[in-house]
Amino acid sequence: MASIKDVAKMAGVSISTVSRVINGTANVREDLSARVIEAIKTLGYHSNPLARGLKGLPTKTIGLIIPDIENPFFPAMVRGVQDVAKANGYAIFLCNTDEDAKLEEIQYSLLLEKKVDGILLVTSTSNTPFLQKKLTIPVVLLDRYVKGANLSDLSYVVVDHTFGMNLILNHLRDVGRQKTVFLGSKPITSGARERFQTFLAYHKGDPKIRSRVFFGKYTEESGFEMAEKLLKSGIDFDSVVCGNDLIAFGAIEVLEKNGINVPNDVSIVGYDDISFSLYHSPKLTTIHQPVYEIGEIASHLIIDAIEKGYSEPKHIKLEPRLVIRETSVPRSVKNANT
Amino acid sequence: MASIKDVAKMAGVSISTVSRVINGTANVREDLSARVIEAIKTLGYHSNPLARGLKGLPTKTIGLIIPDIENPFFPAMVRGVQDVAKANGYAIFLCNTDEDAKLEEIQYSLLLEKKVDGILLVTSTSNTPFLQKKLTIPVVLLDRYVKGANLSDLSYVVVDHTFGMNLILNHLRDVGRQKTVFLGSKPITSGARERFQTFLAYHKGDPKIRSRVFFGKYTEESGFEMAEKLLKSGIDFDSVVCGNDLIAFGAIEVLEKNGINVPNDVSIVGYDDISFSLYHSPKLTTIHQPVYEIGEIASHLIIDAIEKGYSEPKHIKLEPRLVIRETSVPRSVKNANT
DNA sequence: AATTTTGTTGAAAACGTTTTCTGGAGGTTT
DNA sequence: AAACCTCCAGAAAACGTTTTCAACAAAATT
Repeated sequence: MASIKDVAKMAGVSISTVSRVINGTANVREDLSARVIEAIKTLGYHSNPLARGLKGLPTKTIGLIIPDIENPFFPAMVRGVQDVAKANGYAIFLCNTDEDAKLEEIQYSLLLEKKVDGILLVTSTSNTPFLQKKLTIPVVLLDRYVKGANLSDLSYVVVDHTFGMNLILNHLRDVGRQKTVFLGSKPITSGARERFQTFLAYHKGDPKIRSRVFFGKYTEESGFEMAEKLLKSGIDFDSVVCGNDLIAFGAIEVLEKNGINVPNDVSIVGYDDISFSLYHSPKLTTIHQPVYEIGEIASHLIIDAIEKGYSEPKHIKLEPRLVIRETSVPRSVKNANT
Repeated sequence: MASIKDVAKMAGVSISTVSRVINGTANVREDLSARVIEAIKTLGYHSNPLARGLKGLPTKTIGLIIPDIENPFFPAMVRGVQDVAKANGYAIFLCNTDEDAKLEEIQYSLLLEKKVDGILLVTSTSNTPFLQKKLTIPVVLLDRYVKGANLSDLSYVVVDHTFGMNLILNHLRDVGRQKTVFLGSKPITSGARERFQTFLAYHKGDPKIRSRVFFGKYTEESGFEMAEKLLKSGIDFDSVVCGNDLIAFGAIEVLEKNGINVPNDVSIVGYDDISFSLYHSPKLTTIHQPVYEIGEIASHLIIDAIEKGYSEPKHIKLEPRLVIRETSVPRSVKNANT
C-alpha cells in the first residue's frame, strides 16, 4: 500500500505538504499542489484512517446496535439511519444482539474499541449499566429508552406507545370486541412496558385481566406458541392484541389451523406495520410506526452531536397511527354465535 | 482514555512488558505480570485497536456487503455469517448497496480504507472491475459469483440455480401447468442468469417464449407492477415462476385483486423460501435456499483465509430444494375451464 | 537600504501500539 | 574460577498520519 511518504517522495515535497494538500488545512503553492495531486493519482493513494483515528480524530464511523436483524422492523430502521449517514459521509457498523443484554454490552464495548464516532442503540434492557458511566462518545437511543442515573443527558427517538395501544383498544371497542387477550413480550423494554401497562389500565375494572395476558418473544414462532397456550387455556375471547406483527402472524396461523376464522370469529391487531403485514392474507390491521423516520432522526441527532461536540440531549416522541385492514371487523350477526 | 503507558507507569514496568503480558508474546516474571494485570483492571484499560491496526496487524473485523437489507433473504444470511464470526472473535461491518453497482464499489473501498481483515461480498454486478486488481485482503463471494481475469482465485459459496429452476419447472409439469410465465430480475447476476437461462432452455421449442418473460426488481412492488403488465398483455397463462418470494407476494396480490384464484386458476412458485413464505396465505410453494448455511460457510472460509494467510480458493455450490406448499396445485376439473 | 511582515515550506513531535535489539543478571559448562 | 548461555526487562524504532514549530524567502513597510 502506498503511504503518504511515497506520495511525498514522488512529488518531491515533504509529507507535511502532502497532508496539507489532502486536507486543505493550509495554503500550498499552486505547482506543488498540482504535483502532489498527480502523484496521488498515479500511486492510487488512499489515506489510512487508522493512523488518522490514532490522533483522536473522527473515524467517520457510526455503530448501530439492533436486537434482531431478522425482524423486518429493524432493517427498515437501518435504512433510515444509513441513508442519512451515507449522505453525511459516515459508514455504519451494524451489530445484532438477539435481544440478549449480555451480548449487547459486548457489542457496545467492541464498538467503543473500534473507535466509532458515535453509537446508535436499540437496547433490549431496562437498565443499561454500561451507559451509567460518563460517556466518551455520543450515544442516541432508538425505539426504546432507559431510565437511570446519568441517562437524562442521553438523546432518544421513540414512539408514543401509550397512544398507540389506546388507538388499538378504542378501535376494538368500536368494532364491538371487548373480550381481548394480549400476546406480547415481557415488559422489559420501555416500548413493551408502555403497551402492557396501557392494556392493563384500559381493563382496570377487570380483576381477572392478568389471566388474559401471555408473554413470549417477538417472533412468529413465539406467537405460534402463545396462541396454542391461549387455546388450551379455554379462555373466551373475540380479539387479540399482539406485541408486534410477527406474533400476530404466528397467532393467526394457529387460530386458522383450529378452524377459528380471522377476522370474523376473532379479530387480531398487530403492531409495527412491517411491510409483510400488507401482503399477509388476511391483511393485518396494525399500528404503523414511523420506523424509517426514527432511523433518519436518530442519525441526524448523532451526527449533530458528533460534529458539534456536546449538544443538548433531545427527547423525541413520534406518533404512531392505526392502519385498519382486514383482520379486525365488527362482530356480524351471522357470526355472533360462533 | 488510559493508554498502555499509564498501565506501565502504575505497574512500575516498561510498556514493552505490558504489551508482552497482554499478548502473551513472551515470558514475564510472575510478580511483574501480576502487577500489570492489577493495573489494567484498576485503570479499566482497553487496548486501542487502531494503533494495533496501524502496524498492519489484524483488526478482527470483517466487512459484509449485501444488496438489500430489507429483503429477509439477506438478514438470514447475515445471521449465518455473524454467528460464526462472533464465535471466532470477529465483528461484522455490514453495508447495504441497494443493488447499485456504483455504491457497491464505494462501500468496497470504504471497507478497504477501514482496514477490515476480509470482505464478504454479495455482488449486484456481472463484472466487478474493482476485484480485477491484485487483492490486498481475502474476499469471498456469497450467493453470486462473477467471472473475470483474476477471479478464479476468489472463493465463493453459491447455490445451484440450474438445479433449482429445473425443480420448479418439473414440478409445474407434474401438476399439469405448462403455460408458464417468468417474473424475475434482469439476468445480471449469476443467480438471475442461471435461472433465466434454465427457464429458456426448458422452453426451447417455443419460439414465443421471450414474450412470456418480464423483468423488474427483487421487491414486492416490482412483482406487483410486473403482474399488472402481465395481465394487460393478455397472455394466456396458468402458472408463474418468480425470481424471488417478494416478487411472488406482489404478483399474488395483483392476481387475487383481479379475481384470479391462486392456486386454482394460476399456480405460483417463488424462490428463496424466506420465512414469511410460510406465513403468507396461501402459503407459498418455493425453492428453499440454504441461506443460513451460505453465511456460515462463507464466514468460515474467510476467517480461514485471514488466519492462515493465502489459502486455496474454494468453490462451493449448495443444493436447493423444492418446498411444495399451497400456491401450486394440479389443475382440477372444476377449474379447468376458468 | 534596512527592517518588519507575510506566506510557505520542511523537520520533528505526537498519537498507542508491537517488535527488534541491547544489556544485564543468573545459571551452566569447561 | 573463567568463559559461555539463557532468560528476561527495558530502550527505541516503526507503523501512517496530523500538527506545531522553526526557518526562510519574498514582499511590504519605514
